Amino acid sequence: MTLKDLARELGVSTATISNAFNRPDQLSPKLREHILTEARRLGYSGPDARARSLRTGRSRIIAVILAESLTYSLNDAVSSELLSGIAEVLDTRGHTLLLLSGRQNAASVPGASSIADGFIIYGLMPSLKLFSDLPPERPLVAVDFDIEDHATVHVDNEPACYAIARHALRVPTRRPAVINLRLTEQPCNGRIDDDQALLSAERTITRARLAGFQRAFVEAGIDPAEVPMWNIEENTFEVCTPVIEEILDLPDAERPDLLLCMSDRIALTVVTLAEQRGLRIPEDLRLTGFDGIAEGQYRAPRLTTIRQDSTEKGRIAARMILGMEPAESRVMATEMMIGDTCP
Amino acid sequence: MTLKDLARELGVSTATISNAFNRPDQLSPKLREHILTEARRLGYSGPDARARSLRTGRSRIIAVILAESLTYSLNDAVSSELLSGIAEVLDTRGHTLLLLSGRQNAASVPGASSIADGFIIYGLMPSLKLFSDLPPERPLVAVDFDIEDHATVHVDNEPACYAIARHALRVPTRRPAVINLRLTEQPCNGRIDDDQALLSAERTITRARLAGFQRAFVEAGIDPAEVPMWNIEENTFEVCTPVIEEILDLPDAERPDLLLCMSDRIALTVVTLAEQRGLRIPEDLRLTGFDGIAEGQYRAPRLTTIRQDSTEKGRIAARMILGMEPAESRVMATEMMIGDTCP
DNA sequence: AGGGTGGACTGGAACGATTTAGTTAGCAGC
DNA sequence: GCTGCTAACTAAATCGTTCCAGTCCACCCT
Repeated sequence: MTLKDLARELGVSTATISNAFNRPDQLSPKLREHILTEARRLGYSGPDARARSLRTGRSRIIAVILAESLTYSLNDAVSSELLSGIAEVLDTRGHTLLLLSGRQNAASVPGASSIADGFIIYGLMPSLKLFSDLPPERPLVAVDFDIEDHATVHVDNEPACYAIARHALRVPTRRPAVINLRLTEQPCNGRIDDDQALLSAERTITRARLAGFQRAFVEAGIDPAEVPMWNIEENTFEVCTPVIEEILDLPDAERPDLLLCMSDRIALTVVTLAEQRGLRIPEDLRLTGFDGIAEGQYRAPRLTTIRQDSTEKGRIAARMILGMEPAESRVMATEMMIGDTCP
Repeated sequence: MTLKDLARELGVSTATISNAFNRPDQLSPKLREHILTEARRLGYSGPDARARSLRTGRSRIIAVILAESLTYSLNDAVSSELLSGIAEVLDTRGHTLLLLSGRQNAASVPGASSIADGFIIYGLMPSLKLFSDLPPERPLVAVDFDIEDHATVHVDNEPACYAIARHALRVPTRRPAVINLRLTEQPCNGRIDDDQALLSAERTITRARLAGFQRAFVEAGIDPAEVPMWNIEENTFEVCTPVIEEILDLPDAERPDLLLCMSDRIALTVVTLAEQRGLRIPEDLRLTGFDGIAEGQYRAPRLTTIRQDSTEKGRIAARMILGMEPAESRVMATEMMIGDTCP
C-alpha cells in the first residue's frame, strides 16, 4: 500500500495525499480527515521514510560514530551520559539517533551512515580515512578530540587536572603515582617503563590530563620523571583490575600513597580492591578520579574527582549539529569535587 | 556528485558503476579499479544510502524502540546491556542500530522508524497503537513483554523470584517487605496501601515477579496480604531514595528486616542508604535484588540476586530479527547468585 | 458583467540508486 | 564460415515520495 495506491483508491492526486500528511493547510479539513481515516482503514501507515528521505534529502536521523565498540560505549558511564544528552536534544526536535562504531567493520560505516543528516564523532577514530568517506556537505561535530575544519566540544582537561593534582599535593606525599587511560601508542596494560617512547601523539585528551598533573608535580617540587606511571587500556572494571592489583600488592615501602587516576572507573576499581585488602582510604591511600560519574558519588567513600558534564557535552554537540547553536570549537568548564578519597 | 554524474564523466553506464561498488564479478577487474579510483578522485563516496534503501527496500538499519526515555535507558544498566547485546550481533552482520523512544513524541516514531528493516521493542509501550503504525510486513520482536502474533524474549520471572524469596525465607524473618518496580497502574512512588486496586494489569513482568515472591510467602506460612509493599516508579538512585529513606527511617519495631527488591538498582540504593544510617547488612537487614548488574557484584556487600543475562537477551532478539534463529516465543533461564546481602 | 483574488486540488518531473532484460564482441568448436 | 556460448557492458523501468507550476472554480468587488 503506497501513497500512489491510496491516491488512486480515493480518486485524488498523490500531491493531495502527501499534503494531507505533511501540510494540513494545503487542503480542506474535510478532505484531509477523509484521507486520514481512509488511509488508516486501508492500512497505509503514512509516507515511507525511505522515499521521503530520498526526495527531501533529509532523514531526521543523526549518526553518532563512537571510537570504541558499541558494547563498551553503552556500558561506560561517560559515553552513556554523552549519548543521553544527545538523545535528549534530538528527541525534542523530532530527530532520532543512529549508533555506529568506527571500530570493527569501519567499512560498513560510510555505507550505512550516509543516510544520516549529520554526524557526531566521539573519541579519536583509529581510521582517520573514515572522515573522507562521509558525505562532505553534511555537518559534523567532533567530541573529545580535534579535527580540522570541524566544530569540536571539549572540556578543559589540562587545567582541571592541574587543579586536582595541586589539591592532592597540598598534603605531603611520599610516593605519588599516575594511572593513565589509553596513553600509549601500543596497547599496554600495566606499568609504563619507557617514559617517552610510548606516548601516543594522538591521544590528545590523555596527554592534556597528564600535562596538568605534571605541571602540578613540578610546582610541588617533584620531578615528574620520578613519578611512576601505569597505563590502562580500557575503562572497565575487568581491565583495570590486574593493573591495580599489581599496584596495591607492591611491598608497603613501594606502594604509592597517592594515585591520580584518569577516570572514575579506575578510581572506583582502586576503592574496591583497596577495601578488599583492608587498606584505609584516605589514611593509607589517597586517590582522585576524573569524570564525576554518579556511581562514584553514591556510596562512601565518595570520590574526589573532576566533574565533567558529559550530558551537557552531548546536548551541545547535538545542538550544533541541528544548527541550534553555532558550530564552533568549544571548551567546557569542569568542576572539582572534593570527596572522601582525597579530602 | 552522484552515480549518474560519475557514469557520464567516465563514459560508462550507471549500471556499471553500481556493479563496481556492489558486484565486483559483474565487470572486469581493470575497469572496476579504474572506476573506484576515479570515484575517489572526483569525490564520490559511494552509492547514496537513501536512494539505495528506497530502491532495494532494505536499509540495514534495525530500530530499537524503548518504552522509557532514551536518557533513562542509556543510563540504566539493564537496558544498556540489552542494547549492547543487540549492537554486538548487528555489528557482526553489518547492520546498524537506530534508537527510538516510544515515550515522548510517539508521533515521530512511526514516521522516522519506517526506515528500519526490523523492530525490537523493549518494555511495555504506553501507546499500544504504535504497533499498528509500524509497517506490518517487517519483522518485530518484543523483549520483556508479550504482544500477540510476534516473537518475544523473556526471562523466567516467576520461578526466579520464587526461588530467591524461598532462599531468603529459610531464615526466620519477622517483618519481610517487598519493593516493587512499576507495579501500579497510576504513578505511585511509595507505600502501596490499596492492595488490589492499584495492580497494573499490563505490567506482566512485575506481576510475575511479585507472584513468585507471594508463592514463597504462602509456602513459608506468611499471608502475602500482611506483607507491606512499596512501589518505585523509575529505576534510578534519585527516584528510589525517598522511598527507601521512608522505609529505613521507620521505627525499629516496624522496620522490615528483609527487603525483596525487584531490581539491583533498588537494592544498591538500600545498601547505600543503610550504610549511611549505620544499619548492618545482613545482620540488621537482609535484602535481595534482581538483574545481576555488574555494579552490584564489585564492592562488598555483594548483592544476593537473580542474574539475568540481558546482553544475551539482546543477542537473541537481534538474531531473531535478522532471521539467524527462529522468531518464536522464548524464555531464558536465570541464575540465583548468593551474595553477602542475604547469605 | 467583467476582472481579480485566493483557496483547493492536480500533473508530472525530479530525487539517486538497483536491476532486468537485453546487446555486443570475442572466441572456441566443428 | 557458421553456430553457440560467455564475459562485459548498457538502456530503461522502477522504487515511493515531494513539490513546483499550474488549472479550475467560486466568490467578491466595482
